[in-house]
Amino acid sequence: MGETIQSVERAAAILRLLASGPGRLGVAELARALGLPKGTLHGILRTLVHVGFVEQDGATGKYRLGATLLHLGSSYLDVNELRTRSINWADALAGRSRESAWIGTLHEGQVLVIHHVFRPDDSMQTLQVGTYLPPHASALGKVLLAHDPYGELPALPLRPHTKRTIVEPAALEAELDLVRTRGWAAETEELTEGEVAIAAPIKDSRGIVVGAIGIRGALERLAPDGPLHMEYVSYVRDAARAITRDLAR
Amino acid sequence: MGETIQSVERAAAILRLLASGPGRLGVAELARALGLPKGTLHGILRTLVHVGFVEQDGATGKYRLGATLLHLGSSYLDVNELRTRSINWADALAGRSRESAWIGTLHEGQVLVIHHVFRPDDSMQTLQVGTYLPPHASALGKVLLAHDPYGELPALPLRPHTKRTIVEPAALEAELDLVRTRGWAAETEELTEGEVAIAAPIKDSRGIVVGAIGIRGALERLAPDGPLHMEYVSYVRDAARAITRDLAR
DNA sequence: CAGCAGCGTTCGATATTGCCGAACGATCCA
DNA sequence: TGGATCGTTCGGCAATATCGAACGCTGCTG
Repeated sequence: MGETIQSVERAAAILRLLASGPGRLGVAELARALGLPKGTLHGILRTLVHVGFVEQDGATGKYRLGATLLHLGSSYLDVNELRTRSINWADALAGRSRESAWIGTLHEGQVLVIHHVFRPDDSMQTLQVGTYLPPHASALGKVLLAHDPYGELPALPLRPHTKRTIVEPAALEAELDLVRTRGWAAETEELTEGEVAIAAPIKDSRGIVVGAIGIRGALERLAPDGPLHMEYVSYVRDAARAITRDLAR
Repeated sequence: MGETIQSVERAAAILRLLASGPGRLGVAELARALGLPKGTLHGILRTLVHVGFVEQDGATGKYRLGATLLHLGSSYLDVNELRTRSINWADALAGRSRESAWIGTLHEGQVLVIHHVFRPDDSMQTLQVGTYLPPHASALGKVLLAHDPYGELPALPLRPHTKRTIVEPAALEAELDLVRTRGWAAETEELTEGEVAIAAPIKDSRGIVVGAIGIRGALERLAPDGPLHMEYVSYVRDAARAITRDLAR
């Protein structure tokens, strides 16, 4: 990797900082966080405001993310080939399983949700597109980790979300082995109490895993008598295979 | 407005260009579009790739938007106060009217959709958050234009979407007068054949219109016998008033 | 199969560009 | 009312990003 432009990199760091914490941040706070002079930051912020990436609160003078970013983010969804090619299959998967369907990709060591179909006949759910899921505590994440050529696993912080979250590196490694051999992943109450998820890998034309598709729903529906009902696994694997076939063309 | 940083502004221009057209763009295309040397653009692009705002196609070497932007865009939704405060009311509006509910803001002369609740019991709809609606051909847009202090109206291109779209500036001005006096806007088949929309203004604590909320649905449901059924107008106006009251606190 | 035109990328000289730190007024809190 | 902190301004300095030409490479085309 060659040289990069200082001011652009700093602008990106500001945007990431504004995105990480909720609410607004002031020039002084940003200056302390990045270790830069206030004046320098002010100049970058002025430019970011000018292009609409950042907005300034009229009263307090503090800064927050701008509306242009929302539009850029949704434009990314149109450009993302994996998503555009798999939307119809995700709809079908949600319809057949009567559960919410999800598509994710590995991005910066986390699972980025790039598509989300609500569970049929159940609105009042919040859309999760653009949010991150923990890779070690989600079915999508297990699939992606299991086939990740770069092996981001060792650097992962295995934060517990419920008492069933896998926090032992060895245990996770064994789980990923299982995912690799049988071709799909499950997650039972490892992220949220009472919720279960299933996922399978999506491959591109070269056979490399570029994403994962799965469903998520209540324990009592997907595994009412203990073990997962295998029909749901079939739905997910069928959808994954269909998309993989689609991408090969 | 004071001086702005050249490279950051150029980086933003690149992102906007990548977002406007679908698919990928090459260094040479961008250089021609922006009137800059190839070498300069390459440096900025290298930086944008490094921060994840842009991705490069391995085979062709062309550039497209990156996944980080999706996350930044969804972070904007969390930060946006208007949206977080009105989500519950939009859900209620969709439930009561049994139609899809929408919230929008004026941004760069267009209507930016910042929230969208699907019509109950009807999945298989594509989410429109982050997309733009034409202000002169949408109920949300009419509300926002009618109360826009900056008067972006004269600069608007009144592009026709159906044969009923308002394209005469004078006619639009009269329509906006109507919106102002009666406090809500309607749009009947001016954007899409067979679809009708209603919207009302959301005001902040100072009484300034900061957004609009409305519903959109099939003509045969919202106006089966010609004129709009006024119960739908009541639903929308109630929701708008409730959010306005909420923002005042 | 050769030629060419276009692509993305590299590189070093140039001076333009953006960085810095101190100083300013406004605001908030004690 | 005092002090501390905020966002903002400004000018000098040099680090910094820009520029244009040159380099391989790919993929057309004659």
